[in-house]
Amino acid sequence: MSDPRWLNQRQEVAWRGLLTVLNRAFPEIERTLKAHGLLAVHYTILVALSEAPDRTIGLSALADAANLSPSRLTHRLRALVSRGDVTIASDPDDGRAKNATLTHQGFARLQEVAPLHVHDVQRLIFDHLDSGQQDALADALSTVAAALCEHPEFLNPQS
Amino acid sequence: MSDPRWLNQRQEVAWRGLLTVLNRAFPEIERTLKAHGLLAVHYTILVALSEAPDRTIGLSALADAANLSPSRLTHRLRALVSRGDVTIASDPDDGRAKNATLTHQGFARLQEVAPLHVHDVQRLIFDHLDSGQQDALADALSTVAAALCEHPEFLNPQS
DNA sequence: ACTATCTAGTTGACACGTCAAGTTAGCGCC
DNA sequence: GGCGCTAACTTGACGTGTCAACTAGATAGT
Repeated sequence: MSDPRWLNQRQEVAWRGLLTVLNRAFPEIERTLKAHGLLAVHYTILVALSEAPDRTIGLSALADAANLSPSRLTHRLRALVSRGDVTIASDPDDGRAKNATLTHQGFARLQEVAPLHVHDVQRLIFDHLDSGQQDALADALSTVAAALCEHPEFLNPQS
Repeated sequence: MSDPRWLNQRQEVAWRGLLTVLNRAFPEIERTLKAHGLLAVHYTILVALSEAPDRTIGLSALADAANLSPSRLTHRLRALVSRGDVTIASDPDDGRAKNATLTHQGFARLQEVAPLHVHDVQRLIFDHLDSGQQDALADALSTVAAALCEHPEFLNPQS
Protein backbone atom coordinates (compact mmCIF):
# COMPACT_ATOMS: atom_id res chain seq x y z
CA MET A 1 0.00 0.00 0.00
CA SER A 2 3.00 2.23 0.40
CA ASP A 3 2.90 2.97 -3.32
CA PRO A 4 -0.69 3.21 -4.51
CA ARG A 5 -0.46 2.37 -8.20
CA TRP A 6 -3.18 4.77 -9.34
CA LEU A 7 -5.07 3.94 -12.48
CA ASN A 8 -3.74 5.69 -15.53
CA GLN A 9 -6.13 7.46 -17.81
CA ARG A 10 -7.09 4.56 -20.05
CA GLN A 11 -7.44 2.28 -17.05
CA GLU A 12 -9.71 4.80 -15.41
CA VAL A 13 -11.81 4.94 -18.58
CA ALA A 14 -11.97 1.16 -18.83
CA TRP A 15 -12.86 0.73 -15.19
CA ARG A 16 -15.60 3.32 -15.22
CA GLY A 17 -16.96 1.82 -18.40
CA LEU A 18 -17.10 -1.54 -16.73
CA LEU A 19 -18.95 -0.10 -13.76
CA THR A 20 -21.41 1.67 -16.00
CA VAL A 21 -22.16 -1.40 -18.09
CA LEU A 22 -22.55 -3.33 -14.92
CA ASN A 23 -24.90 -0.98 -13.21
CA ARG A 24 -26.97 0.00 -16.22
CA ALA A 25 -27.13 -2.95 -18.58
CA PHE A 26 -27.30 -5.81 -16.12
CA PRO A 27 -30.36 -4.69 -14.19
CA GLU A 28 -32.15 -4.27 -17.49
CA ILE A 29 -31.18 -7.74 -18.62
CA GLU A 30 -32.33 -9.15 -15.33
CA ARG A 31 -35.67 -7.42 -15.71
CA THR A 32 -36.40 -9.30 -18.90
CA LEU A 33 -35.57 -12.61 -17.28
CA LYS A 34 -37.61 -11.78 -14.22
CA ALA A 35 -40.63 -11.09 -16.37
CA HIS A 36 -40.41 -14.75 -17.36
CA GLY A 37 -39.94 -16.12 -13.88
CA LEU A 38 -36.17 -16.41 -13.88
CA LEU A 39 -33.33 -14.57 -12.24
CA ALA A 40 -30.05 -13.97 -14.07
CA VAL A 41 -28.43 -16.45 -11.67
CA HIS A 42 -31.06 -19.02 -12.50
CA TYR A 43 -30.48 -18.52 -16.18
CA THR A 44 -26.74 -18.98 -15.77
CA ILE A 45 -27.31 -22.18 -13.82
CA LEU A 46 -29.63 -23.56 -16.49
CA VAL A 47 -27.12 -22.76 -19.22
CA ALA A 48 -24.30 -24.47 -17.37
CA LEU A 49 -26.47 -27.53 -16.84
CA SER A 50 -27.55 -27.63 -20.46
CA GLU A 51 -23.92 -27.80 -21.54
CA ALA A 52 -22.96 -30.68 -19.26
CA PRO A 53 -22.90 -34.25 -20.57
CA ASP A 54 -26.31 -35.82 -19.90
CA ARG A 55 -27.28 -32.40 -18.62
CA THR A 56 -25.96 -33.58 -15.29
CA ILE A 57 -23.09 -32.22 -13.25
CA GLY A 58 -21.82 -32.19 -9.68
CA LEU A 59 -22.72 -29.17 -7.59
CA SER A 60 -19.12 -28.04 -7.11
CA ALA A 61 -18.47 -28.16 -10.83
CA LEU A 62 -21.74 -26.38 -11.43
CA ALA A 63 -20.85 -23.64 -8.98
CA ASP A 64 -17.53 -23.19 -10.74
CA ALA A 65 -19.08 -23.15 -14.21
CA ALA A 66 -21.60 -20.55 -13.14
CA ASN A 67 -19.09 -18.51 -11.11
CA LEU A 68 -21.08 -18.97 -7.93
CA SER A 69 -20.16 -19.62 -4.34
CA PRO A 70 -21.42 -22.95 -2.99
CA SER A 71 -23.91 -21.34 -0.66
CA ARG A 72 -25.29 -19.07 -3.33
CA LEU A 73 -25.78 -22.09 -5.57
CA THR A 74 -27.62 -23.97 -2.83
CA HIS A 75 -29.93 -21.03 -2.20
CA ARG A 76 -30.74 -20.46 -5.85
CA LEU A 77 -31.21 -24.12 -6.67
CA ARG A 78 -34.06 -24.30 -4.17
CA ALA A 79 -36.48 -22.51 -6.46
CA LEU A 80 -35.36 -24.37 -9.56
CA VAL A 81 -35.80 -27.74 -7.87
CA SER A 82 -39.13 -26.99 -6.25
CA ARG A 83 -40.40 -25.79 -9.60
CA GLY A 84 -39.20 -28.88 -11.40
CA ASP A 85 -36.58 -27.37 -13.71
CA VAL A 86 -33.75 -29.23 -12.02
CA THR A 87 -33.47 -32.43 -10.02
CA ILE A 88 -30.77 -33.27 -7.50
CA ALA A 89 -29.51 -36.74 -6.60
CA SER A 90 -26.74 -37.98 -4.35
CA ASP A 91 -23.66 -39.21 -6.15
CA PRO A 92 -23.45 -43.00 -5.75
CA ASP A 93 -19.64 -42.90 -5.83
CA ASP A 94 -19.12 -40.18 -3.25
CA GLY A 95 -21.46 -39.83 -0.33
CA ARG A 96 -20.64 -36.15 0.06
CA ALA A 97 -21.34 -35.14 -3.51
CA LYS A 98 -24.62 -34.44 -5.28
CA ASN A 99 -25.44 -34.14 -8.94
CA ALA A 100 -27.87 -31.72 -10.49
CA THR A 101 -29.76 -32.62 -13.66
CA LEU A 102 -31.65 -30.34 -16.00
CA THR A 103 -35.15 -31.68 -16.56
CA HIS A 104 -37.02 -31.59 -19.83
CA GLN A 105 -39.13 -28.80 -18.40
CA GLY A 106 -36.06 -26.85 -17.36
CA PHE A 107 -34.60 -27.17 -20.82
CA ALA A 108 -37.88 -26.03 -22.34
CA ARG A 109 -37.85 -22.97 -20.10
CA LEU A 110 -34.32 -22.18 -21.19
CA GLN A 111 -35.26 -22.44 -24.85
CA GLU A 112 -38.20 -20.17 -24.25
CA VAL A 113 -36.24 -17.40 -22.56
CA ALA A 114 -32.94 -17.59 -24.44
CA PRO A 115 -34.06 -15.58 -27.49
CA LEU A 116 -35.26 -12.72 -25.32
CA HIS A 117 -32.06 -12.82 -23.34
CA VAL A 118 -29.70 -12.71 -26.31
CA HIS A 119 -31.81 -9.97 -27.81
CA ASP A 120 -31.15 -7.89 -24.72
CA VAL A 121 -27.45 -8.61 -24.78
CA GLN A 122 -27.19 -7.61 -28.43
CA ARG A 123 -29.29 -4.50 -27.94
CA LEU A 124 -27.55 -3.28 -24.80
CA ILE A 125 -23.96 -4.28 -25.51
CA PHE A 126 -22.92 -5.43 -28.93
CA ASP A 127 -25.12 -3.20 -31.06
CA HIS A 128 -22.94 -0.31 -29.92
CA LEU A 129 -19.68 -1.90 -31.05
CA ASP A 130 -18.18 -2.53 -34.45
CA SER A 131 -16.61 -5.80 -35.40
CA GLY A 132 -13.10 -4.84 -34.34
CA GLN A 133 -14.25 -3.60 -30.97
CA GLN A 134 -16.11 -6.84 -30.38
CA ASP A 135 -12.99 -8.82 -31.17
CA ALA A 136 -10.90 -6.70 -28.85
CA LEU A 137 -13.46 -6.94 -26.08
CA ALA A 138 -13.59 -10.72 -26.38
CA ASP A 139 -9.81 -10.89 -26.28
CA ALA A 140 -9.38 -8.66 -23.24
CA LEU A 141 -12.25 -10.02 -21.17
CA SER A 142 -11.48 -13.66 -21.85
CA THR A 143 -7.89 -13.04 -20.84
CA VAL A 144 -8.91 -11.55 -17.52
CA ALA A 145 -11.55 -14.22 -16.98
CA ALA A 146 -9.07 -17.00 -17.62
CA ALA A 147 -6.64 -15.50 -15.14
CA LEU A 148 -9.34 -15.19 -12.50
CA CYS A 149 -10.45 -18.77 -13.00
CA GLU A 150 -6.97 -20.22 -13.02
CA HIS A 151 -5.76 -18.38 -9.96
CA PRO A 152 -8.62 -18.69 -7.52
CA GLU A 153 -6.04 -18.40 -4.77
CA PHE A 154 -6.45 -14.67 -5.20
CA LEU A 155 -10.10 -14.96 -4.34
CA ASN A 156 -10.65 -16.23 -0.88
CA PRO A 157 -13.59 -17.26 1.01
CA GLN A 158 -15.97 -19.45 -1.03
CA SER A 159 -18.62 -19.44 1.65
CA MET B 1 -38.31 -12.32 -31.13
CA SER B 2 -39.18 -14.07 -34.34
CA ASP B 3 -35.51 -14.07 -35.29
CA PRO B 4 -33.32 -14.67 -32.24
CA ARG B 5 -30.01 -13.07 -33.18
CA TRP B 6 -27.84 -15.57 -31.39
CA LEU B 7 -24.44 -14.45 -30.19
CA ASN B 8 -21.64 -15.32 -32.56
CA GLN B 9 -18.54 -16.93 -31.22
CA ARG B 10 -16.59 -13.83 -30.27
CA GLN B 11 -19.69 -12.28 -28.72
CA GLU B 12 -20.21 -15.41 -26.70
CA VAL B 13 -16.61 -15.23 -25.52
CA ALA B 14 -16.91 -11.56 -24.66
CA TRP B 15 -20.17 -12.00 -22.82
CA ARG B 16 -18.97 -14.94 -20.77
CA GLY B 17 -15.82 -13.05 -19.96
CA LEU B 18 -17.86 -10.17 -18.72
CA LEU B 19 -19.96 -12.46 -16.53
CA THR B 20 -16.86 -14.10 -15.11
CA VAL B 21 -15.15 -10.82 -14.29
CA LEU B 22 -18.35 -9.65 -12.73
CA ASN B 23 -18.94 -12.66 -10.56
CA ARG B 24 -15.36 -13.30 -9.55
CA ALA B 25 -13.54 -9.99 -9.37
CA PHE B 26 -16.28 -7.76 -8.01
CA PRO B 27 -17.05 -9.70 -4.86
CA GLU B 28 -13.36 -9.70 -4.09
CA ILE B 29 -13.11 -5.96 -4.58
CA GLU B 30 -16.12 -5.44 -2.37
CA ARG B 31 -14.56 -7.58 0.32
CA THR B 32 -11.63 -5.20 0.61
CA LEU B 33 -13.90 -2.20 0.90
CA LYS B 34 -16.11 -3.95 3.42
CA ALA B 35 -13.10 -4.62 5.61
CA HIS B 36 -12.80 -0.85 5.88
CA GLY B 37 -16.43 -0.16 6.59
CA LEU B 38 -17.54 0.70 3.08
CA LEU B 39 -19.60 -0.98 0.43
CA ALA B 40 -18.71 -0.68 -3.26
CA VAL B 41 -21.81 1.45 -3.69
CA HIS B 42 -20.70 3.72 -0.88
CA TYR B 43 -17.31 4.09 -2.45
CA THR B 44 -18.83 5.00 -5.80
CA ILE B 45 -21.02 7.59 -4.13
CA LEU B 46 -18.07 9.13 -2.31
CA VAL B 47 -16.08 9.29 -5.52
CA ALA B 48 -18.90 11.00 -7.39
CA LEU B 49 -19.26 13.52 -4.58
CA SER B 50 -15.54 14.20 -4.43
CA GLU B 51 -15.58 15.15 -8.10
CA ALA B 52 -18.46 17.59 -7.87
CA PRO B 53 -17.82 21.34 -7.53
CA ASP B 54 -17.74 22.19 -3.82
CA ARG B 55 -18.12 18.47 -3.27
CA THR B 56 -21.84 19.12 -3.47
CA ILE B 57 -24.35 17.80 -5.94
CA GLY B 58 -28.09 17.22 -6.29
CA LEU B 59 -29.33 13.76 -5.52
CA SER B 60 -30.60 13.11 -9.04
CA ALA B 61 -27.29 14.09 -10.56
CA LEU B 62 -25.51 12.00 -7.96
CA ALA B 63 -27.65 8.99 -8.76
CA ASP B 64 -26.84 9.44 -12.43
CA ALA B 65 -23.12 9.88 -11.83
CA ALA B 66 -23.01 6.76 -9.69
CA ASN B 67 -25.31 4.77 -12.00
CA LEU B 68 -27.82 4.22 -9.23
CA SER B 69 -31.59 4.26 -9.10
CA PRO B 70 -33.05 6.98 -6.89
CA SER B 71 -34.28 4.55 -4.30
CA ARG B 72 -31.01 2.72 -4.10
CA LEU B 73 -29.24 6.02 -3.57
CA THR B 74 -31.61 6.98 -0.78
CA HIS B 75 -31.12 3.68 0.99
CA ARG B 76 -27.33 3.75 0.74
CA LEU B 77 -27.01 7.39 1.71
CA ARG B 78 -28.59 6.59 5.07
CA ALA B 79 -25.47 4.96 6.42
CA LEU B 80 -23.14 7.60 4.97
CA VAL B 81 -25.15 10.43 6.50
CA SER B 82 -25.63 8.85 9.91
CA ARG B 83 -21.92 8.20 10.03
CA GLY B 84 -21.05 11.76 9.08
CA ASP B 85 -19.35 11.19 5.72
CA VAL B 86 -22.06 13.06 3.85
CA THR B 87 -24.54 15.78 4.72
CA ILE B 88 -27.82 16.46 2.96
CA ALA B 89 -29.56 19.82 2.68
CA SER B 90 -32.67 20.98 0.88
CA ASP B 91 -32.05 23.00 -2.25
CA PRO B 92 -33.08 26.63 -1.60
CA ASP B 93 -34.06 27.11 -5.26
CA ASP B 94 -36.22 24.03 -5.65
CA GLY B 95 -38.29 22.71 -2.78
CA ARG B 96 -38.27 19.20 -4.17
CA ALA B 97 -34.55 18.90 -4.59
CA LYS B 98 -31.83 18.08 -2.08
CA ASN B 99 -28.09 18.41 -2.27
CA ALA B 100 -25.55 16.04 -0.85
CA THR B 101 -22.17 17.29 0.35
CA LEU B 102 -19.06 15.28 1.09
CA THR B 103 -17.77 16.14 4.54
CA HIS B 104 -14.14 16.45 5.49
CA GLN B 105 -14.44 13.16 7.27
CA GLY B 106 -15.97 11.51 4.23
CA PHE B 107 -13.15 12.77 2.05
CA ALA B 108 -10.62 11.49 4.55
CA ARG B 109 -12.25 8.08 4.46
CA LEU B 110 -12.09 8.07 0.69
CA GLN B 111 -8.40 8.92 0.72
CA GLU B 112 -7.77 6.18 3.20
CA VAL B 113 -9.48 3.45 1.19
CA ALA B 114 -8.66 4.51 -2.36
CA PRO B 115 -5.14 3.03 -2.46
CA LEU B 116 -6.41 -0.37 -1.36
CA HIS B 117 -9.18 -0.20 -3.89
CA VAL B 118 -7.03 0.65 -6.88
CA HIS B 119 -4.59 -2.00 -5.81
CA ASP B 120 -7.37 -4.56 -6.08
CA VAL B 121 -8.45 -3.28 -9.46
CA GLN B 122 -4.91 -3.47 -10.80
CA ARG B 123 -4.30 -6.88 -9.34
CA LEU B 124 -7.58 -8.44 -10.46
CA ILE B 125 -8.07 -6.79 -13.82
CA PHE B 126 -5.29 -4.81 -15.41
CA ASP B 127 -2.32 -6.87 -14.30
CA HIS B 128 -3.55 -9.56 -16.68
CA LEU B 129 -3.65 -7.29 -19.74
CA ASP B 130 -0.93 -5.76 -21.87
CA SER B 131 -0.98 -2.16 -22.92
CA GLY B 132 -2.81 -2.76 -26.19
CA GLN B 133 -5.50 -4.82 -24.53
CA GLN B 134 -6.03 -2.10 -21.94
CA ASP B 135 -6.47 0.47 -24.71
CA ALA B 136 -8.93 -1.74 -26.55
CA LEU B 137 -10.86 -2.47 -23.37
CA ALA B 138 -11.13 1.22 -22.56
CA ASP B 139 -12.30 1.95 -26.09
CA ALA B 140 -14.96 -0.75 -26.19
CA LEU B 141 -16.33 -0.31 -22.69
CA SER B 142 -16.47 3.46 -22.84
CA THR B 143 -18.33 3.22 -26.14
CA VAL B 144 -20.96 0.95 -24.64
CA ALA B 145 -21.14 2.99 -21.46
CA ALA B 146 -21.66 6.21 -23.40
CA ALA B 147 -24.47 4.64 -25.39
CA LEU B 148 -26.16 3.38 -22.25
CA CYS B 149 -25.93 6.77 -20.58
CA GLU B 150 -27.11 8.71 -23.61
CA HIS B 151 -30.05 6.49 -24.35
CA PRO B 152 -31.60 5.86 -20.97
CA GLU B 153 -34.89 5.39 -22.80
CA PHE B 154 -33.78 1.83 -23.29
CA LEU B 155 -33.61 1.37 -19.55
CA ASN B 156 -36.92 1.81 -17.91
CA PRO B 157 -38.06 1.89 -14.44
CA GLN B 158 -35.82 4.01 -12.19
CA SER B 159 -37.68 3.03 -9.09
C1' DA C 1 -56.35 30.42 -10.65
C1' DC C 2 -57.15 25.43 -11.35
C1' DT C 3 -56.20 21.19 -12.65
C1' DA C 4 -53.30 17.68 -14.77
C1' DT C 5 -48.98 16.20 -15.17
C1' DC C 6 -44.30 15.71 -14.36
C1' DT C 7 -40.14 15.75 -11.37
C1' DA C 8 -37.51 14.81 -6.90
C1' DG C 9 -37.09 11.99 -3.53
C1' DT C 10 -38.79 8.46 0.11
C1' DT C 11 -40.71 4.34 2.06
C1' DG C 12 -41.68 -0.63 3.09
C1' DA C 13 -41.97 -5.28 1.67
C1' DC C 14 -39.86 -8.99 -0.19
C1' DA C 15 -36.32 -11.55 -2.38
C1' DC C 16 -31.31 -12.03 -3.11
C1' DG C 17 -26.06 -12.22 -1.65
C1' DT C 18 -22.76 -13.02 1.85
C1' DC C 19 -20.63 -14.83 5.64
C1' DA C 20 -19.77 -17.79 9.54
C1' DA C 21 -20.89 -21.94 11.44
C1' DG C 22 -22.54 -26.53 10.98
C1' DT C 23 -23.18 -31.50 9.14
C1' DT C 24 -21.73 -35.40 6.90
C1' DA C 25 -18.56 -38.13 4.20
C1' DG C 26 -13.98 -39.36 2.33
C1' DC C 27 -8.85 -39.53 3.04
C1' DG C 28 -4.31 -40.15 5.11
C1' DC C 29 -1.52 -41.52 8.74
C1' DC C 30 0.30 -44.13 12.41
C1' DG D 1 -9.08 -48.73 13.30
C1' DG D 2 -9.17 -44.55 15.45
C1' DC D 3 -7.75 -39.58 14.80
C1' DG D 4 -7.26 -35.43 12.40
C1' DC D 5 -7.93 -33.07 8.20
C1' DT D 6 -10.08 -31.81 4.14
C1' DA D 7 -14.02 -31.69 0.80
C1' DA D 8 -19.01 -31.21 -0.43
C1' DC D 9 -22.68 -29.08 0.69
C1' DT D 10 -26.37 -26.71 3.91
C1' DT D 11 -28.25 -23.51 7.05
C1' DG D 12 -29.68 -19.07 9.21
C1' DA D 13 -28.93 -14.37 10.09
C1' DC D 14 -28.22 -10.02 8.44
C1' DG D 15 -27.61 -6.43 5.09
C1' DT D 16 -28.48 -5.11 0.19
C1' DG D 17 -31.28 -4.44 -4.28
C1' DT D 18 -35.62 -3.86 -6.43
C1' DC D 19 -40.07 -2.60 -7.20
C1' DA D 20 -44.49 -0.43 -6.51
C1' DA D 21 -46.68 2.99 -4.14
C1' DC D 22 -46.39 7.31 -1.98
C1' DT D 23 -45.61 12.53 -0.70
C1' DA D 24 -44.72 16.91 -2.11
C1' DG D 25 -43.10 20.60 -4.94
C1' DA D 26 -42.80 22.50 -9.85
C1' DT D 27 -44.72 23.24 -14.56
C1' DA D 28 -47.95 24.00 -18.15
C1' DG D 29 -52.20 24.51 -20.39
C1' DT D 30 -56.68 26.75 -20.30
